[in-house]
Amino acid sequence: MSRTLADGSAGAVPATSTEGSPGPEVLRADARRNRDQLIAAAARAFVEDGPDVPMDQIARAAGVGVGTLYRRFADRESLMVAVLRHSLATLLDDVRRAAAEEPRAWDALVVSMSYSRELRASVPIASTLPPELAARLHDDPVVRGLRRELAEVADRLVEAAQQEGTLRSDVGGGDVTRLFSLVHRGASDPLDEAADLGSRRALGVILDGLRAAGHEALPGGPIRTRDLQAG
Amino acid sequence: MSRTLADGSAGAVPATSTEGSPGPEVLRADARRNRDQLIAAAARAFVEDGPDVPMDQIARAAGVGVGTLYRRFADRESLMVAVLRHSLATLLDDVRRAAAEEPRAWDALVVSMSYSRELRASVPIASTLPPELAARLHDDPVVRGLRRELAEVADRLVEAAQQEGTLRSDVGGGDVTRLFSLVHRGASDPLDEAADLGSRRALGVILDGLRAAGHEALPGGPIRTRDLQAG
Amino acid sequence: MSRTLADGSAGAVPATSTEGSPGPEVLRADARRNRDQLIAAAARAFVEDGPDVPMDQIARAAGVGVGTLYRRFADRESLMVAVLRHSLATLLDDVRRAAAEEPRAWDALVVSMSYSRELRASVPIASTLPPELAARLHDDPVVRGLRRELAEVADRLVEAAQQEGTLRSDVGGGDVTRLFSLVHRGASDPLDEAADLGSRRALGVILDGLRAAGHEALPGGPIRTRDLQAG
Amino acid sequence: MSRTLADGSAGAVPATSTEGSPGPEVLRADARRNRDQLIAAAARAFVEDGPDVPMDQIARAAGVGVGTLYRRFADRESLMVAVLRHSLATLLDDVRRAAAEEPRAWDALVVSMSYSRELRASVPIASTLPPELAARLHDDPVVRGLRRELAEVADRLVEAAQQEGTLRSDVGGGDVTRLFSLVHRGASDPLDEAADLGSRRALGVILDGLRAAGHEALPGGPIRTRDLQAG
DNA sequence: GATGAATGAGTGTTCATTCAT
DNA sequence: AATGAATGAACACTCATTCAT
Repeated sequence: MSRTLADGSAGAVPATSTEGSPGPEVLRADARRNRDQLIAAAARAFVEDGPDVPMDQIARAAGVGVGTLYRRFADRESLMVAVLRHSLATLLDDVRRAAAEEPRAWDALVVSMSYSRELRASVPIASTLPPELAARLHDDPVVRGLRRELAEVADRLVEAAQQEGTLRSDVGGGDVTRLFSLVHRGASDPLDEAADLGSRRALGVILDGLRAAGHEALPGGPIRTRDLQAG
Repeated sequence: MSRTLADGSAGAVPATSTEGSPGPEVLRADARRNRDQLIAAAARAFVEDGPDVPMDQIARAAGVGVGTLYRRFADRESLMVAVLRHSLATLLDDVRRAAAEEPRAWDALVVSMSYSRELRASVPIASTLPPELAARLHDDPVVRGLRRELAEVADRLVEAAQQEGTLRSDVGGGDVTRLFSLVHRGASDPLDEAADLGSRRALGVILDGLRAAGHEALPGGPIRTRDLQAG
Repeated sequence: MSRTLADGSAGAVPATSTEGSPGPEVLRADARRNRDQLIAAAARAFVEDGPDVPMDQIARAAGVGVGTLYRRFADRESLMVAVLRHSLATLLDDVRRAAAEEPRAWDALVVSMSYSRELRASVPIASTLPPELAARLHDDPVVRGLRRELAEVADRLVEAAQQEGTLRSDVGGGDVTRLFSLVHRGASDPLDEAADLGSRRALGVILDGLRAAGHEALPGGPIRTRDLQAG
Repeated sequence: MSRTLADGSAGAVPATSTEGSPGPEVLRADARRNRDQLIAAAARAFVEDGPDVPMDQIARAAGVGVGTLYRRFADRESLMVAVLRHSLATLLDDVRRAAAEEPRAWDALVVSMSYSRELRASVPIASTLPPELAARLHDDPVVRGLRRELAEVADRLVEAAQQEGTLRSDVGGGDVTRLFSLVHRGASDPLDEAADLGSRRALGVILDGLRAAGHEALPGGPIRTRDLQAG
């Protein structure tokens, strides 16, 4: 992950603003550390144990007491928002970096989708939530802002890729973003070789569907049904 | 949904076997009705309110008391298993029907993926669950059996489609199944016109990625980023 | 047990009066059988599983449905009363028989205490009950009547034994009855050799404490502490 | 009761070990107080309202919320074990004290049996329980240890009393312990004058049965049957 | 500030009792 | 009359959140 929890390089999202607290804009070093550990622990916990992990467990995983957790985040939902903000900010950074570094827009799109595999730890949160809660998280102003920025970058990349003739011309940034998020949700444990190959092949098919022309070779060979653990 | 809750047309899964009870194979008419309503209500509730919907709420939605729910299903997990079994059995029926009715294997695949949109009400359950629980559901013998059957049908369709030259030859049933389930998870409310169009376009891209050759036109026009509500 | 569940030889307690129902004084044969089986099953269940055994379980053990149980006994408490009445009536019969058959009053007392070992299956109910409930059972008119009768027999036996010079003269029927019930409560599974020997030895000590003079040999030898399973 | 809830004078049973928690051996003062009050309240409640008293009621009686009860004791059974441990430890202390203070072993036995009347509040728990549960409590390692220690002291007292010629020679520690526990179970409310006299007289008879020779006068006069409330 | 103990509302689950079949 | 399905009140237990230390 190319963005540390502490930095706020996606300028629009100064970390302290995520609290909405009017307090000092800069946390003491140890407080900052606590906060970061909490977000990281929460991200892991939400994915591994579902959105209902006991708050105590998150706190313990972060090496602090519940009290400290609650000092930082008013309640579970606030914590979720913080995790989501952080995930999106990281994703935005990664996509921007790809856009800046890759000479061809198509490659930037591919790299973004691939990078994003590393985000699976936190992005999926949104898709395992009861709709009402999901909507509330989605409505958080910072989250809205990040999505907008992400969308703009995506639109730019899509246009550029279409102009360079690598991306089919009948799709928009919205289409790409949607497929993008599908890939995220389906991402599997990268340590599980077989599952990961499956993910990469699925991504390959989708990219082929997006290309201006022709298919490319998929990694590995056809996956027989019996190779599947889960569907 | 082409399968009624009461019928067991996916022969291998007589409905009463789902209880594992050695009792009379036939429930009293009213008991049967209650059972079906409970499964239907649970499917809806799990999707709309998440896997933790109060059992009371499910019971009320089914028009019975909690006690009745618990008489039928030992606990929340048993209820989830029943819902999952029912979803998979319905899906299996639909795919088989498509295979039987469509002259071309490719069309059967497409129809299956499209039909399946209607299953979004229950299939997604599995993907919103804490991994440990998901694994437990997955291990249910009937669920295992249904997955195996589903896989066999998929393999057959894939081979047939490849022989008729419509499906790219470097994918297997496992690849198709995976994409299949991605599409499911991403499915959105079919009543939400915009979201539904998005889903169909995403499916279109994926199908294009799977075709032996060339792309086809996607429904509607490119989706601009600002057309998106959710990603 | 010398009294069948069906007979009412302790004349004062016509079986049908135990219901207090004004209905026909004689139950149909099968109804009678059901009733007896229920009382027997309940007695066993209360002892083996405590006073809170599910009513369903009692009914099943008696080979009938819960509905039938409730047709016979208005509620759990009524069933308990019925069991208690039956136990006391049986006990009364046994004591009377002993009084009639044994030439010496002392022997009648001893025999009564010993016979009573067989009652352990039902008498202990009263001692495992929350005081308030125990008091309610105790207040049942039939139970009161049986206790009174039992007391009278005990008083008679005590006086007779004192006159024949076998029982110490400074105790009354009440004292004997109390020790009597202590012995009951302590009674252990007669199939457990060791435990049963312990019970008989304890009874022996108590009898020695009651004798007009001297001790008698206890069965078996001294029980070392390590021979004990339970205290 | 001569043992405070907080002290651990029966050295082998440091109070904090009863939790089996590896945490700090010393509870915060208020936590300790809560714990003691909970055990005391539970002991009372189990006796007065049976083994099924609502946990809420116990908590309220102890002046804490249910949550606190459950923080201290994992479940009802753990609480029962704690009460049992405490009762046995207190009893052991009392017996040891009697052994140390009374010059004659016989008197130590008598005093132990009498002291123990005050334990009626908790010892009876074991005898009002469904066998399976009783067995589980009995198997608790600390409970086992306490019983063993108690047995050793009893054996020593019995031998000593036999050597001083006060206790009949054909009984062992096991016999005495059994009678002991009978007396416990039969103990009645010491505030109920009549019932208490009955208890003391019953104890007198049993002691007479245990004496090496002769009877002694019982307290009060013969109890007529009509003096009895309960048997 | 940090901690973790206390609280009590919220839910799963059981079971006594009723009642349609 | 017998059965067992349905009901819902009652209780165990968990955990978010608060607050004394």
